Amino acid sequence: MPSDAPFPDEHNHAICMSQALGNAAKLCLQRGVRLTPLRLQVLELVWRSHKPLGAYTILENLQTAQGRRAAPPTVYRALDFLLAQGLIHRIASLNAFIGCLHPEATHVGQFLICEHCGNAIELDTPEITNCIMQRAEILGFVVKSQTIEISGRCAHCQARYAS
Amino acid sequence: MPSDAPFPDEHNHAICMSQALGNAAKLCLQRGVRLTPLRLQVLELVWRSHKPLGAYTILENLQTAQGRRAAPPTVYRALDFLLAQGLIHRIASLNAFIGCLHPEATHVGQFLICEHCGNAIELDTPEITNCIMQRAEILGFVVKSQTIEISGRCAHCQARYAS
DNA sequence: TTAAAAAAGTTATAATATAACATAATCAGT
DNA sequence: ACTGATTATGTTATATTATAACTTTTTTAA
Ligand SMILES: [Zn+2]
Ligand SMILES: [Zn+2]
Ligand SMILES: [Zn+2]
Ligand SMILES: [Zn+2]
Repeated sequence: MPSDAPFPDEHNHAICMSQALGNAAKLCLQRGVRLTPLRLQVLELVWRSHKPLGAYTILENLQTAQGRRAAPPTVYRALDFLLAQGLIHRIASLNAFIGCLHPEATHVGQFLICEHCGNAIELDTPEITNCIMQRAEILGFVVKSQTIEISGRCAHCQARYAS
Repeated sequence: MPSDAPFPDEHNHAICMSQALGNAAKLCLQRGVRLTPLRLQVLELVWRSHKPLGAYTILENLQTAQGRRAAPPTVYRALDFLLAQGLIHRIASLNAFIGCLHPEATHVGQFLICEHCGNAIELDTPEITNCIMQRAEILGFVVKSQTIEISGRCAHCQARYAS
C-alpha cells in the first residue's frame, strides 16, 4: 500500500502547509482581494496533501457553519477564486485541484503526477516552457495557457514498489 | 466569425482524412485488431475536422443501423478502442477527442489548440519530450504518459482577427 | 444610513463518463 | 458446418463533474 506520507519522503507537511496558507493570506491582502473563511477552508483542504483533490471530495469535507451540507456551486466558486489568484492549479487530466507552490508570480503549471501514491510534484522548469514557446513561435501560434501533466511513478514509489 | 476551413489555411482535408482512414485500416489489419463499422464510423466523425470533438457530439452524429439512437457506452467503447490503437488522442483540457497524425508509432500527444477556431495542431517535437524527460529523470520520476496541451491563437486566426 | 457590490446559499440541471448485465456477431478448433 | 469461447455491441441505469439562475446575506463605500 502506498504510504500516505505527503510528498517527498521526509518533509514536514505541517510547515509546508502553514507556509502556503500564510503566503496566501499575505498575497490576498496585498492584492486587496478577500480570502474569506470559506475560501480559506477550501484552500486548507486542498493543502492537506500534495495529492490533487476533486471538487466533490472537497465538498464532502467542508464544514459549514450550520452543519448543513454545502452545495456544489459553493465549492466551485471558491475554487474559481483560488484559481484566479493563482493559489491553486487545476489538473485537467484528473479533474482535480492542487495547491500552487509559487503563487506570487503567474506561471504555467507543470506537474509530475505519481500514479501510485497520487502525489503531484509541481515543476518550475523554464526550459520546458521555452521549448514549447519556441516551437509555437515557429508556427505563428500565440500561447495563452499551458497544460503540462506528466504521469508516471515518483522516485519514492519507484524505490519502494519496484514492479 | 472563424472560418470553418479545417486546419492550415490551404489544405485539402478530404485527402487528409482519407489518408488517415486508409492508414488506420492498414494498421488494424497489420495488428490483427478489428476496425469494425462502428469504430470506423466514429473515427470518420473524429476526422471530419481538426477540431477536438466531444463524445456526445459524436453520439449525436452517429448513424445506427436501425435508426435508433446509440447510447453513450457505444461511443465510449469505440473511443477506447481507437485510443488503445493510438488512432486518436484525448484532449483532457477539453474533454474531447481528435485524430492522431502519426498512429504508426506510439508517442505522446502534443497539441497547440486555437481558442478562436478550435483547431488543434498536433506537434511531434522530441525536444519538448526530451526536456521533460530530462527534468523527470533528475527527480527520479519515471514517465508513463504525458498531457501537453497548449491553448492560444493559431497563426491563421492571429492574422485575420488580430485583437 | 443606505445603496451598490460582492459573496454565499439554494435549487435545478447540464455535460461527461462508467457499471452491470443482455444479446449478437465473430472466431478457433473440431 | 457445428460448437463453445471470445469479442463486440445493445441496453438500462447511474456515477461524476460542472454550471445556470435566482435568492439571501454580508461587506463596502459614499
Ligand atoms: Zn508538503
Ligand atoms: Zn504553481
Ligand atoms: Zn486535414
Ligand atoms: Zn498523435
